[in-house]
Amino acid sequence: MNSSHIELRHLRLLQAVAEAGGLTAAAERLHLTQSAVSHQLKALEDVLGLTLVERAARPLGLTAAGRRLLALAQAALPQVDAALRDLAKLKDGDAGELRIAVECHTCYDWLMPAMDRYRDVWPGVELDLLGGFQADPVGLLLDGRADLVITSEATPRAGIFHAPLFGFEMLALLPPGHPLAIKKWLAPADFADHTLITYPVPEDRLDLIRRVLAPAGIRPPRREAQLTVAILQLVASRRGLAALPAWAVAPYLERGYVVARRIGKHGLWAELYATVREADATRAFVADFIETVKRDSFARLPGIRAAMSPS
Amino acid sequence: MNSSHIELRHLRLLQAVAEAGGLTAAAERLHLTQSAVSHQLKALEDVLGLTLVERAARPLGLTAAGRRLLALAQAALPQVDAALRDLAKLKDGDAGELRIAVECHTCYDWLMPAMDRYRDVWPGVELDLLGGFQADPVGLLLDGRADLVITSEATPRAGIFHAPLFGFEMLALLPPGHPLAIKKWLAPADFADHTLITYPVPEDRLDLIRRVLAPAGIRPPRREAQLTVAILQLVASRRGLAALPAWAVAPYLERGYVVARRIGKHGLWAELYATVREADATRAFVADFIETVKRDSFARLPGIRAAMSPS
DNA sequence: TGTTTACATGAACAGCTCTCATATCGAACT
DNA sequence: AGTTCGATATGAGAGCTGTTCATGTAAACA
Repeated sequence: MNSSHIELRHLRLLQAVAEAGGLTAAAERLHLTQSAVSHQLKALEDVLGLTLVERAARPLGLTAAGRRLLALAQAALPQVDAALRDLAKLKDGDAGELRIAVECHTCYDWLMPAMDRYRDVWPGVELDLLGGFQADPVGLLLDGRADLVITSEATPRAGIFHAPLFGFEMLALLPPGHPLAIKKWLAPADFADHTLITYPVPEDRLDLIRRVLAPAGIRPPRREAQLTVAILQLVASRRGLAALPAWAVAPYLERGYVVARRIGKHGLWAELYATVREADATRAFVADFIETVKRDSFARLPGIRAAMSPS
Repeated sequence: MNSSHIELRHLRLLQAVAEAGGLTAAAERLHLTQSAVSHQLKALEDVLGLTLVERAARPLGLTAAGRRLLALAQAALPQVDAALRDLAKLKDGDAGELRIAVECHTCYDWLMPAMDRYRDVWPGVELDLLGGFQADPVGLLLDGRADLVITSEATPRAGIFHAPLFGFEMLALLPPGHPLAIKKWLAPADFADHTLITYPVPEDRLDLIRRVLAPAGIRPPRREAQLTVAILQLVASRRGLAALPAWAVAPYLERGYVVARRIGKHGLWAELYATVREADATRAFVADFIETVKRDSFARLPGIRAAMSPS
């Protein structure tokens, strides 16, 4: 039979296309070119003699055959991943310690659920979350006081490995009905006359200031707040503007509590990294933590995209 | 992650190795060379960083890692096959008619169980088994009185496609304690002084006579019996010798009812084919019947080997 | 109507998997 | 021990497949 030129690669492809809602987006996740995805999907459709994807609609729709094959993918791929995890445990052992430090305030949103999932699968790994804001999180790694830190920069450093997690968009937040809301996106100058509400961190840790406003010579007054909800409250009550990751504000946008606009025509994009000691990067329980975070984030967070660099 | 260079190909490989009990035998089933299997298995072990197969023992044993991966294969591959079957139904429809004629007497042993399995999966296909011994089974195909016949020869004929099923060994049967039983294998001359007990078919349909005894100029007396058990009974009661497929006599050998010996040093091997009209060969419900027979036979019948020709 | 965004396509390159030929290994036999 | 036989390993080369790059095309948006 089976004309089985079907491979797991094809199932992963179809799953990515279905989840990402388009070939281009799927290509990004798979770290392939759009061309490769198109070719490969066509090849798959050819060997099956069936159309799998309705190219017309956007987001792309699957045909009946596509849905059947996707069902297979969703059934089979988790089994494969589970088996590979078991093999990794056989190879490297199933126990370890993972002390995690987090640089970014909003990261707890996705980190906690990902940790819960991870715990189910690696019960032998001791998970610890280091509290408080860390001035030099990478230092913690070298000191041996942490094993993995979530950072927003990948500054090369000896003995340190930065595993890209995903890219996300920072959105400018305005109170509903604000005059700037008529624009599709905000230029640096638009921030000039407003207070900027931020977490209490140095300016060089704020992408909006460092990468957008400072280069344009704009220095709006700042006001600090500890909690995400507090920032949102201040914006909603017209005390100023803020910039937060798209995923963190999605629930508030739905309720119309604030409105969001792009920063710059193409948006202000940032990346997150899981930073570990080089020696740990290949250890199964560490590598799988990073994978778990990625999988979980893509499934849960709206509007994130694959990281640029090698995974 | 997943260092996933793992593909279904690898799972099929491991499954074949485990079932066949050796790389060489697995290669035969997969229609690959022994070299390819060895290379591929090594490549798989290398990417995983684990040994999967204990090469020392015979039949080959699996390591813990190998067993885990085999478990994955056994869970995932049937799902894949089921999905491909569903896709085939989507493409070609799930209904049809399959009137089957059988040339060989012992074939019912494996054909009936295979048909039962097939029926579960293709409930829309009308299965019929044509009774009686057929003089010219391929004629039935061309007449349109049958859709698939099981034959032991693949004589090329226009509009006819022979799908190889498997190869099997014909064993010579002796009563326990027979003088010839001291030999490891029987030469043509050994048959000279004994009655040969066969099914009631022309001589040119009996592989033992056509391919072994006739070329050696040996023409032993024959005695015919309709049923396999009758043949065995006659052998056991020292009325003569017989030659039957290894799978058909395995249960009697276990009980010591008769003993079996190879015919010639390397044994007398024959092949079976599923013969269909060329036009039907690509139809999903026909192709999958052939696949089902093969899968089922390899799982059930002892001592059969993969067919030689393309599948 | 120009612009943008997304998918398709063809050519060329790179890497992979197969086969062929041959080496190595181990067990059984003498 | 030496020989033989069956089975696995290994190296080199051939062919195929998947990927990228560079473009082409089509639909949606402004």
